Amino acid sequence: MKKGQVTITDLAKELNVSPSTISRALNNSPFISEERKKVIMDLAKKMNYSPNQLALSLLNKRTKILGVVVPEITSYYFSTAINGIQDKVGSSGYKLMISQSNESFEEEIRLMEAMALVRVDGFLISPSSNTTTFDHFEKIKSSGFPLVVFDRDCLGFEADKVVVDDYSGAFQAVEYLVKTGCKRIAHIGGAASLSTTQHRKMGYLDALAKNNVSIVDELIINGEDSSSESGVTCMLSLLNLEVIPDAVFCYNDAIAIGAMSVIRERGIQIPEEISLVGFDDEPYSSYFKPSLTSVWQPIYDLGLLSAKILLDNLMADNESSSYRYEVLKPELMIRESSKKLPI
Amino acid sequence: MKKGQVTITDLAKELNVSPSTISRALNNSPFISEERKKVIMDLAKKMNYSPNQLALSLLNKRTKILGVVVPEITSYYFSTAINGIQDKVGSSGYKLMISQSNESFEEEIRLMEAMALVRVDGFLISPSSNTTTFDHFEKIKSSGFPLVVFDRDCLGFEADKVVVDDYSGAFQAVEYLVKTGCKRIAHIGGAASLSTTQHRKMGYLDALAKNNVSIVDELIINGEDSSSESGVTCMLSLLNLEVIPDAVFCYNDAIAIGAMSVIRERGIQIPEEISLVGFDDEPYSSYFKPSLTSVWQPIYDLGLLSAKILLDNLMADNESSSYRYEVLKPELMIRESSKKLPI
DNA sequence: CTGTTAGCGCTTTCAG
DNA sequence: CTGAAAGCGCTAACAG
Repeated sequence: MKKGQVTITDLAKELNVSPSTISRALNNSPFISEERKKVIMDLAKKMNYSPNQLALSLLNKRTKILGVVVPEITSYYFSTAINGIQDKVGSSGYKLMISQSNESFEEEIRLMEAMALVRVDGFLISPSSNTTTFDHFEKIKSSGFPLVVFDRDCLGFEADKVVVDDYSGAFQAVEYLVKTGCKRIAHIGGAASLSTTQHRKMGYLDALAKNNVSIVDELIINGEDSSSESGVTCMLSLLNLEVIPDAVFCYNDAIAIGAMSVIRERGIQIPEEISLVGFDDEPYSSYFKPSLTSVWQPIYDLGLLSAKILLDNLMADNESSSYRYEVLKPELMIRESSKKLPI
Repeated sequence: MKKGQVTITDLAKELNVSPSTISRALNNSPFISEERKKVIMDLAKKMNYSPNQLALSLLNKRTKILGVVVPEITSYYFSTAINGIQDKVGSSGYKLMISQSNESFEEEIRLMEAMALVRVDGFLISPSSNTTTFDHFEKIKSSGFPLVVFDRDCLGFEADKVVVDDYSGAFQAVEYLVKTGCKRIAHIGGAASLSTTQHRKMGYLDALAKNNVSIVDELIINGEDSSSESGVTCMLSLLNLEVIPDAVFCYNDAIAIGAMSVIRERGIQIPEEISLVGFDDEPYSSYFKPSLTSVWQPIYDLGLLSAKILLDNLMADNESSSYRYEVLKPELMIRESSKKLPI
């Protein structure tokens, strides 16, 4: 920030009036003569005056900045959520301070503390996969910051939350696989601590159970993380089984893509021999060969709604008694990597 | 921001000392007795005091916030650059205010003005594809904000800049195609106004010229944008030519992926009948079938270096006379979608 | 209609 | 060593 910024007192001196008069003109208060207002406005423009938000924030105790913390920004998933957030807040004059925790619990704390110091007006948080205690959230909350948790749930922590119904998405996907005749359906999971990992696995298990397909332990693998590399590794071990699966439901598209490359290399046909289903419906997924069946998530809307709830809280500054818990519905996008339903 | 934040005066009242004493203790000034300091520090911790950065910023004329504007956040490319930026500034205590212009010139102006009001300490800008005049940059600069332009060059605007040598990347790629025996090499371009589009096309043209391959107008197509959809459309029209190309150099991977799907659908072999090369080397590109030959860009480093330059400017507050112009080198990643070099 | 005063939270002279 | 006072840029209450 440059020292030479024109201030309200500069204008005041220039015109030999008091700063308050300038202030009134600038905020077009009714208690000022039209001619004076005009003179002042003209001078302000001429001298390239712009109000110092810092001073205003100090006065109003409101920065109009929202703090956003996501695990990683370099993913289609979270960047799309941010997109939704930005589209929502943009029109209301709020700015975003965005940071990524890189899935680190300590970094998440550090970032949130830094944002609290800057006095952001509120927080939009998607917790890191290593966040299992929520003292830092509690602390932020009890300091009076409104806080909305999105995408990843925090069991045991009370707050406004917006999540996707992972369970339902997984259930749909796996039930579809069953209906298309698959009997040995494997699952490659994501990072163990994530609520999404758990919910998707639950959906998988319940879909099998409900459809009387036996649950086979060796067909369930938990990846290290949610990367394509993990997909490669896990798929390799699935293909080393005595009897290989006839379908694989993957935690996400990245894993599915890794798995697909391994399956293809072995000369195994998709979906004839193995059906493959991902999760997230990333933009490229439909361009793969075969195109990937995947569970689409309303992730843009997730961001939008989270931001809306935060803004609502900010407007209605009364402490609302209950928290909102919004669950958005995902949708199965059927493509070539899975078989067609029998007629 | 909650009203109830503990301030330095609260502490002062509590202990019946003056605010300045508290301030001195908190900043461990030498002019204060150890015992007092300890008492104050303890109370501060107990009352959960945290300094108000707003007040400090107002005083120091420094917010320790950097403004970042990118065309879109939902792309692997820019989010990786932001990644680099954040990794660089994180350790230095700077925070990032990030916004996307959505390739809109007006939005870019709006965002930068908003950030200027917040008094960010400096700007990191990658201009939108519709930004062809730079008055807003000049204005920001002349208001005293340091500014670094990255990834997309602005001809006619002087500032610190960090870009990738698109020309060289394109040249490498196309020369490689020539050397592997391709003779009818097509090019699908990106958004016309972008410096990167122009530079990549130049590289393409010069590589052809230098290697005595004739330049055929009908083989050069400018896409509407840089999406896979555009790749589909453009590739379709290339395949409608009397004589189809034996290679396609695409502006980016997204276009190449779209093109690939069309080529495959027609039953044309890649790379035997048509070689395909992209640009950006997105993470999925190596998982496509065939895996995509692409020009890798040091985009993370681009972010890192841009941030470094901005921070350098911020440290050395003297107006340095000359601007830095850094050009990073891309690298061709050869995969299955292009032929092997003859031995 | 306009100027004076006070104060947001903090640091930094300047006097003790 | 410590307190009082001034000021960062701005607004709002209070006198005119």
